[in-house]
Amino acid sequence: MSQSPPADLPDAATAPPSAPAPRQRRKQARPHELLAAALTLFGEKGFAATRIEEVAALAGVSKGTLYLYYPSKEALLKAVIREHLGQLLDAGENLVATFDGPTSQLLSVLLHTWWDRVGNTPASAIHKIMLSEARNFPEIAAFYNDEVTRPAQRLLASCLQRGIDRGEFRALPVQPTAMNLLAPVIFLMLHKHSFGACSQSQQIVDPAAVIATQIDLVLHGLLLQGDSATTPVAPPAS
Amino acid sequence: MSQSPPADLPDAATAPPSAPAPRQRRKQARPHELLAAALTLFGEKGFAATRIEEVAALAGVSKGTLYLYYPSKEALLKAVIREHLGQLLDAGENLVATFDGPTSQLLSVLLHTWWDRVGNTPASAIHKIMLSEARNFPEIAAFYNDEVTRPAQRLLASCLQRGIDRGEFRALPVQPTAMNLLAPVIFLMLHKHSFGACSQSQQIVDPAAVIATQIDLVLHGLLLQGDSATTPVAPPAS
Amino acid sequence: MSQSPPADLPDAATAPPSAPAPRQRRKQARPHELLAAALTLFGEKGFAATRIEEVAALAGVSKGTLYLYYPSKEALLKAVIREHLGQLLDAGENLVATFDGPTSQLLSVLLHTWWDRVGNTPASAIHKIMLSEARNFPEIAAFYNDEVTRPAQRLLASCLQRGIDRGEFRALPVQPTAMNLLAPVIFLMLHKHSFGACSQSQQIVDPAAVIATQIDLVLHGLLLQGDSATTPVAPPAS
Amino acid sequence: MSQSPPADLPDAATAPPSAPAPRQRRKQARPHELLAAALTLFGEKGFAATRIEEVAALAGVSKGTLYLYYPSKEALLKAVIREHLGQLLDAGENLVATFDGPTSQLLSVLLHTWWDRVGNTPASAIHKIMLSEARNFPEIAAFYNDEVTRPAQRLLASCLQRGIDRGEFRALPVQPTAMNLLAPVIFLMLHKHSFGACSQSQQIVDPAAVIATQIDLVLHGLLLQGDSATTPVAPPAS
DNA sequence: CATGAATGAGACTTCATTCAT
DNA sequence: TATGAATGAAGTCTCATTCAT
Repeated sequence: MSQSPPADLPDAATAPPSAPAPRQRRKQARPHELLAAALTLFGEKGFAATRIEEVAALAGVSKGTLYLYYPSKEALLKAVIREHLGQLLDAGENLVATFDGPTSQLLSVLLHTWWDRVGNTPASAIHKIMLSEARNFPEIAAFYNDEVTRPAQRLLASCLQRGIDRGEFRALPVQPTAMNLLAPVIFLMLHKHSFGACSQSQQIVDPAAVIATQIDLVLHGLLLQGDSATTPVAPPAS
Repeated sequence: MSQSPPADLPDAATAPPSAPAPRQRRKQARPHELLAAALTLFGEKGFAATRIEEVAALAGVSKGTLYLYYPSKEALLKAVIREHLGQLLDAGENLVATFDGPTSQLLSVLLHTWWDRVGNTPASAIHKIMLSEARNFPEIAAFYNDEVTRPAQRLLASCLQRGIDRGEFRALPVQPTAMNLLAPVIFLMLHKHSFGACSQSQQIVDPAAVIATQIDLVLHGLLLQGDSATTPVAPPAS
Repeated sequence: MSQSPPADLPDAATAPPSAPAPRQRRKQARPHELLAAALTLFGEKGFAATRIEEVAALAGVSKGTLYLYYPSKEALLKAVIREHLGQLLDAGENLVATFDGPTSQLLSVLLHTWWDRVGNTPASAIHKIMLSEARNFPEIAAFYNDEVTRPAQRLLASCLQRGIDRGEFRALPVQPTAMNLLAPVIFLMLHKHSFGACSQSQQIVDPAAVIATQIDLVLHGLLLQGDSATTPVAPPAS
Repeated sequence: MSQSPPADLPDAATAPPSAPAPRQRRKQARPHELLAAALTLFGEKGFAATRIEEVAALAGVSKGTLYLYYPSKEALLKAVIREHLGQLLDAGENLVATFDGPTSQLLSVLLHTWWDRVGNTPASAIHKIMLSEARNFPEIAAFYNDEVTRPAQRLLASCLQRGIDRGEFRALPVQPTAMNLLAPVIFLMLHKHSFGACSQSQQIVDPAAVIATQIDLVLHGLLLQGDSATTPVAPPAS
């Protein structure tokens, strides 16, 4: 898809003379094209099973060219992750800070926005890659924890706290609750790049429905109103 | 070294048939030992990054011996998955059928039991392996869908339907809701074999707390009782 | 030459049963065969210009087999050098200690022996290899200095000192004189593996003649007897 | 960056022809700068282990520019050798022809001069390069033999013959004796570019002392005057 | 049954060489 | 001229698989 062949050279020619020559433009664009190709393939086949040459070919260059930009396969992986780290959270960062309505609505907007801007995007492959390779690249895993996981949890936790502070939410423990909010969202992302990509399972998971249901579910719960006598529920003796 | 001649076979023959001689027992146990070793390593390092020789070594045999039992690395992977497929669900299969109390409690018992018997078990690595390799081995993915994903969804869906039918639960759409129930449970399993195995992130996720909170959350929701005016929540225009 | 094909299997079959099986015998012989092949090719084409596969082929095995014995090309080089280090000196080590005749004769025997046992042997390629690669592998160079160069110098120096002490030789400075004795010997070795291997230059250098002349030269000098008035000779002002 | 337009060419044109403009001078100097850089690096790391780009960088130009002057790496090597071939001998060529004193002194002046003008010079790396690459590039080796080795031998041989003819020297065979005179000189050169460049071995070899001792040694020999009874020395039976 | 030596296809990486600018 | 981005052949090294013992 992003093979953008030499066909764009004419376009370049119409650019004002102060614009860089096509060769220059390519040089600038190369890293992103390579990272996009790598993201796609690492997400599809996994890091180990992806050949450098495939990445290069998908980016429309030769093997050697890739090495002009990234000194090793591992460096390429790191660059892919670094490139997309911000995007996983940027969308929601200041939404929480500026939002003014009821927290339930904030939560809803947050999750839907996230799916639109991230989950439904190639960047969503990052989580699958991380999951598969975390143990092979502990530094990257730590990096990811610091830059993505923890901030995401903090974002959701602050949102929950807001609801509790404003008297909208019950005072559930925010950390585990945040995890429960995050989990379906991550699940969708992972599913999209694994089973979801295998044709026959599309009907099993419908992202929009899952998210919409999640909002309803976590806000109102399963139980009918007034049926508060059901619990407490204790874990079974193992 | 293994020059112990066939002379010990007669000895073995004198042993009672219910307690096979060590050599026999070994021969019988080999496949399971190999599959256990493969499960561990495939889960830790991924399929492609695991060497056949490592699997053999972890099972205490030589490379050649592994090939006496499984004709290829891919066959080994398939055997690993097949070996553990049942275990992922067996625990809960007839619990639903025989359970007699309130559905909220059934749900709780189901999830806790599952974590005790599966999530907290080496078999939990299966899901990580599947996730990473689904697209590389579509037949395996289909197999997994048929044998695990769909039954699991059916199980949870039937449980939800039971609650609705009995007037305990609100009539949420069962498929997406089932997904939302499943997601945190899968999330915990995956986390355990990826980030969770990288030392510093243990505090971030506490499986027991997450599950307990999930039960509470999905049963009662976040909203304070009577605060039913908050919704409806519509997804934002993207 | 050392390709020793499977033709030696029959020979192995005639060996007493306590002898290792052919496969075992090969396993034991492999390292030496590989080192011999490597010595030959490194000497011929240089380290960098020799391909691992060529070494393996010359030893009669495949690329992969070489890596069962030596983990890298550099390790192979080090092993080659280590394998032949002793041989460069062993010949003369105790000759000096036990020799009983005039020192001039000791010197003569020493140099001729050395050429027979080392200079005229594949091991002589070691010095060419070292010379070419010393700066690329400083540890190896230091190793070589410690194990070969210094001992050789010490051997010659002690021989010279013996002559001086016994009143046979003039009291020339032993270190530089030792170098002058060593130089033609090393020169012959190097020549043999470089220009000497290029057909047309065989007549230029005749090892036996060079060594014989060297003995005569360093013992009696060029000057006619009684012509001691010629010197002193001062270096020219540069 | 190099956008300085052709406008400066007229400026260059106004410069006196004996002092070419910087650009012109540069253009003329390029080949020599490139050859000097190549000599240095080929001598340091060997031909195969030196990258074209390193040579270009050391000469202060880009890879592409080097190819404007030399069509291939091999051509560069040949040019390096050709460039320095004369220098190895020029110094002594007519010294022999014009020298008027005793031959012992001529010999001394010859060797010391040679060390000052060649051995102690970057050109000395040539011999190391040739030694390493002779067998990979037979034509170059032949070239070297014709242009350097044989003339050098002829030079020394004629010098020896002069001494014999004038009744100064004993009538040793001139060819092998010439080799023995040459060997320490070559040894010093080679050492300087291999082991000598590895820090700890500087004390082992002191060029000036080696040469001074050589003169003394080859002129007077080791034996005390009158000790002519020592020989004949026969090579040992191998 | 079990072993582990041997193989060779295939992956990563380097670098001499080309060529559009 | 000069540049340096791009190429792809070639080299090092890995590892799934085979097979003689």
